[in-house]
Amino acid sequence: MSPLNRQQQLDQIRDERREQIKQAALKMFARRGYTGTKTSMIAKEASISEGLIYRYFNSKEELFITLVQELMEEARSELENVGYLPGTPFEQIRTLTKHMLDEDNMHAFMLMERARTAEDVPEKVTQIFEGVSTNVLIEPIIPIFVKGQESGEFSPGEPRRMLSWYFTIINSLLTQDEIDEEYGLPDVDVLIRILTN
Amino acid sequence: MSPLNRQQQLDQIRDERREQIKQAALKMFARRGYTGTKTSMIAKEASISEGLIYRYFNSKEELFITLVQELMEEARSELENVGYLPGTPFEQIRTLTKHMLDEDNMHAFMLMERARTAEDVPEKVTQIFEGVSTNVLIEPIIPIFVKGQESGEFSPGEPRRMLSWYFTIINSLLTQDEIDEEYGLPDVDVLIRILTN
Amino acid sequence: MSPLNRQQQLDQIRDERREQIKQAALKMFARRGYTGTKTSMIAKEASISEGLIYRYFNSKEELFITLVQELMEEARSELENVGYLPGTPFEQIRTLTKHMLDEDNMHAFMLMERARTAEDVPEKVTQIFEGVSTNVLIEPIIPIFVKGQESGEFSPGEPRRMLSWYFTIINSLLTQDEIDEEYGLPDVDVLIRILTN
Amino acid sequence: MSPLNRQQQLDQIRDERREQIKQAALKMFARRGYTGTKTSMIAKEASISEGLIYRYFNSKEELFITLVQELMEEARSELENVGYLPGTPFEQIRTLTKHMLDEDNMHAFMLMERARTAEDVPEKVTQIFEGVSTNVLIEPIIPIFVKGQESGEFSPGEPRRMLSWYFTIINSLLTQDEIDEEYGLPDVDVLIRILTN
DNA sequence: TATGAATGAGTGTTCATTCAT
DNA sequence: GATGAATGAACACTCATTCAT
Repeated sequence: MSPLNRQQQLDQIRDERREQIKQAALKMFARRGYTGTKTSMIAKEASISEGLIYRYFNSKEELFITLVQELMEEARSELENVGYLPGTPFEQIRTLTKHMLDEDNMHAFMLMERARTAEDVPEKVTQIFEGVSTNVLIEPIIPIFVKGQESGEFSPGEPRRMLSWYFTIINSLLTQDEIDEEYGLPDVDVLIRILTN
Repeated sequence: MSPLNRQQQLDQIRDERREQIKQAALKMFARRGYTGTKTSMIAKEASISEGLIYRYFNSKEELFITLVQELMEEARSELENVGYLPGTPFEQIRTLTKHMLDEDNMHAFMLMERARTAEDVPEKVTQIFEGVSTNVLIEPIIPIFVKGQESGEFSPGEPRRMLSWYFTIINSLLTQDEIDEEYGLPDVDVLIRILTN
Repeated sequence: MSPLNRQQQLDQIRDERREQIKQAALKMFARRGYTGTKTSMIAKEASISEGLIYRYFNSKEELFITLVQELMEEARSELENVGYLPGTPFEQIRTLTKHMLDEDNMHAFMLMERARTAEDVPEKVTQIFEGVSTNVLIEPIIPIFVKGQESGEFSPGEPRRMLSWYFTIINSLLTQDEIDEEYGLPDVDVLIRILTN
Repeated sequence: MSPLNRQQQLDQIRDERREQIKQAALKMFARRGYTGTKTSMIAKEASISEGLIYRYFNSKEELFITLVQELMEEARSELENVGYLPGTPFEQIRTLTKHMLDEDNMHAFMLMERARTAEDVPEKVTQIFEGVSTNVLIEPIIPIFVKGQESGEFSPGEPRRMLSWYFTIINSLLTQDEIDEEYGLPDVDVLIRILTN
């Protein structure tokens, strides 16, 4: 194996480890919040030693901030792509909603939700959310919603306000975890009534 | 002052102090969660010394559990009284919703919501919520909802499921704090659309 | 009642209270040691409020030191009077031994013993015992013992050493409390064998 | 180094560290009692950080209880082996006595003595001593003593009572530390007079 | 004088972070 | 790069002492 390949291999290990830690941290932070998550839990969840985290992240705080930033970026990108989804405006927003409530994405949205509403997070995280409020994220959805209002799919009402409220609800549902064992989370079709009258 | 009055006076001080600590703790736990709240913060919020907390509660854990239990009891009692509110079923549930989202009751519902969904709380709190699920609390509202369906105020659908989802949404909104400064929490009339189609 | 009597009455109350506190403290310190005794325990034992102790003693430390000093003085005085007890030297030392092991004096000797051997006591108490070693206290007993050796009641051996050892044993027995419920503390006649061969 | 060796090495470090903490704790508890010993003192004595104690013991209380239990077990075992010591019954008991008063074993016996007589120890320690009273420990010594009585080495008297008193005295001497600098602890031959008349 | 609520320095314990291997 | 033992600052809690009544 050439030295170059050797280096590539090491880089790959590093990338995988880093991802592994972030996944474990995501799960724990989502469930237990920032203060409630011990670095030892993250290590255990990632099946690595406690010390190793610090070869990939400078601190628990940095790990948390990194997660939040990357998740925000992902979320922003997804919202920007809603317009390219197939179907009518109603179907596009319905798909987005489904996606947000999907079990696979849950932890990500849960973490962001907790990071946004709890006050025991690093100052910098608070700043991130102050800078990028829901309103900014909503921006690319507004024209879609307006088109839906024009076609009669959505009820009338100030678009930005209606969407802000709608996503506030969707977001807040994400912290629910799996509590109500009988009925689970509300059905997408029930939720979207908020926009359809 | 007679000995009796002296004792009464002391009892009153104790009651007031206890209430003062509970209010401060409620506020902090609601905002920052169980682990994220330091006892020193509670003391500062209550404007007392750190040690004094322990003349009224045996531990941070006991204080938290006490709060959750008492708030649960209050919530249960309020839900049981909805049937005696004035107006039609629709108006009764609208009033209840308004009440839950009211700023004065917010902290209480926020705390319960966080206590229910976060996993960094004392074991006993988890047990309380396992014992008294949302479904039990919903019980007294079901007949009201059914009456509303019969009169056409509410849309058809399995009552218990519809209400479970509805209150899941209301509850989850409570952790929002006052984040979206532009529009605040969704309007009651938008929320109740979930039940009215 | 004249002002003078009034004052005398108050003085008497003060004296009684002080004595009451010292008795309670003696009991607790003897049983639980200096660090192991909380001022609240002393107050409870004396059936007074926690604050009152501080109107009679400046601190827990001062209370402890006062006790030790007074008990030392008493002990010294008793040892000096052994020569005036009735009977032969053997009988005099036997009476002294009995007295030291007597239930009524136990707490006093226990406290002194613990104060002397434990290292968690105030510096000043250590100094008191360094200044007044057992050897000094033993002084007035030596001529009595020598007389007993001459009359054949006691076995030969360096008097000061024999007595030092003897009282070391008696003292150390005092910390025993009432542990061995079956046989209690050793009989005086068994103990005195140490001196009689 | 093979993985197996690596693990063995770690195990050895853990064992050594644990022993080191127990030795330091033994020394401090023996001298200053349970309440009088601060965990910081144990750490300092063991030349480790305060936090490290808690990787080896769950609490100060557990550390104390562990010590007492292990020392009790050792003591029991030693007493059971007295019959196998060389020499006559007198010589066997003389050897045991010497052993108990030996400087190296002193701390162990001192700690047990204080643990048994002071009332500021954890409930569980009190229970241990209630369960295993001195009388039980004495059991294996009784036949030895009886043999000595028969051969005339020991004076007559109810064996169990004589031994109970004898060991009460030996035990109580152990709390003496090294106070009487001039003569030290009583000579074994003086002590054993208690049994020989 | 007497009470007990209140304080805060100090103690036991936890946990993010470092470091020897 | 990986481990887990070790550290120490921070936190929960205790208790001697003070103070308003």
